[in-house]
Amino acid sequence: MVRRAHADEDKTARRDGILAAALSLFLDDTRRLPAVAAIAVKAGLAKGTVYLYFETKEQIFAALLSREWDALLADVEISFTGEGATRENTIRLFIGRFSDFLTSRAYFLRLDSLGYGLLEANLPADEFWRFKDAFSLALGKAGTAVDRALSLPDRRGLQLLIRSYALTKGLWQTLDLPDRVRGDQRFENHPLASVNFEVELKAALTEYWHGAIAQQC
Amino acid sequence: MVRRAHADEDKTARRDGILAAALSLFLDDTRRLPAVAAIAVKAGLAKGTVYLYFETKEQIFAALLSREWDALLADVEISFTGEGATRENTIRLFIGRFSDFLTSRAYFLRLDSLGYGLLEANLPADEFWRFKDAFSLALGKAGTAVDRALSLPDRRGLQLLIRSYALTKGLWQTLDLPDRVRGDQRFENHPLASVNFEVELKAALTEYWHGAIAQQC
Amino acid sequence: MVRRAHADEDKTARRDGILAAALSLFLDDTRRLPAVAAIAVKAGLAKGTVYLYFETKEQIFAALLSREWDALLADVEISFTGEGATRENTIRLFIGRFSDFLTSRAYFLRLDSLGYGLLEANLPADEFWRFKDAFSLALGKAGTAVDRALSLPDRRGLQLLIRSYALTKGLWQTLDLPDRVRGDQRFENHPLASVNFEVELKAALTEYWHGAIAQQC
Amino acid sequence: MVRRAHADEDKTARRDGILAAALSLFLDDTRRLPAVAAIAVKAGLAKGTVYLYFETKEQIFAALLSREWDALLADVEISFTGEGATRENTIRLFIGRFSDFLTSRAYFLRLDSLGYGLLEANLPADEFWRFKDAFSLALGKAGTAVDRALSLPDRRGLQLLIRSYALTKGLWQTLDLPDRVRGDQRFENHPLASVNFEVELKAALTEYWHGAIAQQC
DNA sequence: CATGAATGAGGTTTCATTCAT
DNA sequence: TATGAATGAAACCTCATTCAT
Repeated sequence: MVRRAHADEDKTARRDGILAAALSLFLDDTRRLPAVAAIAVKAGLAKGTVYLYFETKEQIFAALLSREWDALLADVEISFTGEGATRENTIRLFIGRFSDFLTSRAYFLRLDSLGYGLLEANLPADEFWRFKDAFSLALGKAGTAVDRALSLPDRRGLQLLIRSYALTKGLWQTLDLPDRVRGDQRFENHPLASVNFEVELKAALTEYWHGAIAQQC
Repeated sequence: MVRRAHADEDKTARRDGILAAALSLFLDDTRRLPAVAAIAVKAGLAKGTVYLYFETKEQIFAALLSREWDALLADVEISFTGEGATRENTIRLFIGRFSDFLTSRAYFLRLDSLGYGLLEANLPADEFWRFKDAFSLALGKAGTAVDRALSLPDRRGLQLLIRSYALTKGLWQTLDLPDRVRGDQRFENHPLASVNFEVELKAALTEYWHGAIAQQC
Repeated sequence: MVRRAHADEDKTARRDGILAAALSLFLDDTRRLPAVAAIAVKAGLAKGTVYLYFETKEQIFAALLSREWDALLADVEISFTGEGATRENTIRLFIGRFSDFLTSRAYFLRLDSLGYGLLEANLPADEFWRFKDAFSLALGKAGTAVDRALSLPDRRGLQLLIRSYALTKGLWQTLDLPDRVRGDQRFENHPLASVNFEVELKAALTEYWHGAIAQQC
Repeated sequence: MVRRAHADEDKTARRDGILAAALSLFLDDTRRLPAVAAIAVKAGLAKGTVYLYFETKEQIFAALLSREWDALLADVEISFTGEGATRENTIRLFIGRFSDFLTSRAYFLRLDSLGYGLLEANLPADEFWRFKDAFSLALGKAGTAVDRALSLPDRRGLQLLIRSYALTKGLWQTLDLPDRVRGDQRFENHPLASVNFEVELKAALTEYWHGAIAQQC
């Protein structure tokens, strides 16, 4: 029998435990959301208990995603809030932090990639919009920080961020091949065989921002 | 009972009928792959018959995707095979054709986006590699055409194409919101509300190639 | 935290509060018993508290039913305790009061109809027999009153009451169609469309007693 | 592996097998509908196979009920189609056949009693109305036969049948106590202890028809 | 070749009841 | 007494795939 979580902090801990269990199982197989039963077992709880903390399975992953988006965008904002750096250095800093963040939390991209056909599908409408709204807010804030740091016209920073993330996500999906594939001998001749995500991401983002900012001049 | 397909051309026709049915149903709801039963009915066949032509459901969609990839890359190759154009015009031509192709066959991006978590999943290994190999070949060929047209170092064209497609796919996934979302009043304030995919795609690609090619100099 | 009920009268009040909440929720949807959680909320208590007053959910509804049966049978007894009326008038009085009582407390019939598959099910044995015994007692008393009022042989009144109630309950179940059905256009042609419960009940009871008493002669 | 039912008659047989299994399990515990899994096992089939023959679980029981209603009402019609009998004899014949039918197929009353809160709940609307319509038709036909046989005004036969059935159903529910109760020692003093359904039903119906027809005069 | 009946694993959610606090 | 967190059984239905006909 599990210790009962009465205090708010205990509840938060329990919730976090469920999130951690869900994430861990998701990473074992990123092509589908794990079963609630499996999440419960992993979290050391009964199935019903999970439903005390989340209304649906999708809500668990939406919470995970939301948390990561907030962290990512906060991190982006930091990149663009430093004082006295040149435009070029600011961008270089951003690309570095952005790549590091995503490389160190690769599950985020996997989750987001799956989320495309997922949140929309089974998330209760209200929860969906709460999720969207939190995202919009953070995205808008980060965009504004970009505008200010680089003296860009209104909403241009937002555009740059959206395109950067699109590029990132697309690269990830192209390069995140399953181990079964990467390990296969037949993969050696494939054009993607020698490409590393982090290196590729930095290079591609650098190119993109180079073109995007140059055009401003 | 359907007329039996003995001759090879009859078999090909039947196979194509299944593909057409599958595609048509997929377009009705691009969030999930249609059921085999539905495909069979739409194709005017029995469920079992579908399995005479494809080993798994995923194979049907891999075949569709493969067909489209070939067409897309062939089209790309054409963009880069014209004679006597300036580098800038060639790139402009490419971006135009590329955007047009994808905008006119939007299902390709939807299918490919789903494919990410799909081909890896249930495709028999042999079929998977046949698919991958065909893709590599066409991609390599197109990349070479880019190298030649723009006088780029070996494999640089390949890189540019991969990154361009990553950007494209990422943008698509970001902007392809379900009608239920786009129609919702709460969407009006969202940063993505006013963004059009085709416009966005052209602008982003232009920026990217601008930066990528400028760096070459 | 609710004020604790130590005194007996406080406990009775709390118990009554639970009964009231249960009844109110049952009336919202008479096709199923409300959830204990809902009853608790409605009563302003925690789920666990409900179980301090009732052993099972069914017990709550058995208590409600028991209360109503007592009231009904007491009312029946009154109909048959008036002095100096003719046999015919006494019966007419009974039918009138009986119909009025049941029409004004329609939930009783609904509850009793559900009860059929309910009391048998999850009621603890002791509680079940307490319930049955109270019922037998009241029924026996009412039956005796009928015997006396109409000068009938022993236990004949009991029989008449049982049959009358059977007729009542059967009619109720036949005529208590859900709004969704009554509102449906397809219902217009149905033989039951134009039948009103109260009218039907009085007519049917009148016919039955007419036949039953006439045969006595 | 079960022999596959391709011919129509084989399919009907399979369907009947499912119905028989469902009924048999229902009789084991008449307070709830058996699980589909259990029905499948009993029928010697896989769960999925049951769903090839019925869309929902409720549909199985609706089919069962529908079949019985048709049989009952057809039987009623026969009672009232004989030639040259006196009114009294006709009624006596009806009551006898009606009681015999229901006594010999007691599960019908149990099923119908449960159906009250059942068909309405989970039966798909279309199926529900198909069921209702078949019932209305048969009921109307039987009612007309009564009118003709007894020279009653239009729709009076229908009324008599509805009331007779209401009485029957109510009696059944009052008297169909679970074995656990009938077997209990504490039941001996109960007013219902000595009542037999069949005897009671005949007596009550006789009284009712006596009163109902006498009033016509 | 074509059919379509049969399979059965797989996953979500509800809710009465218990019991630690 | 009161609470409400935790439990876990229970049940429906879908659908990719197989294989007897």
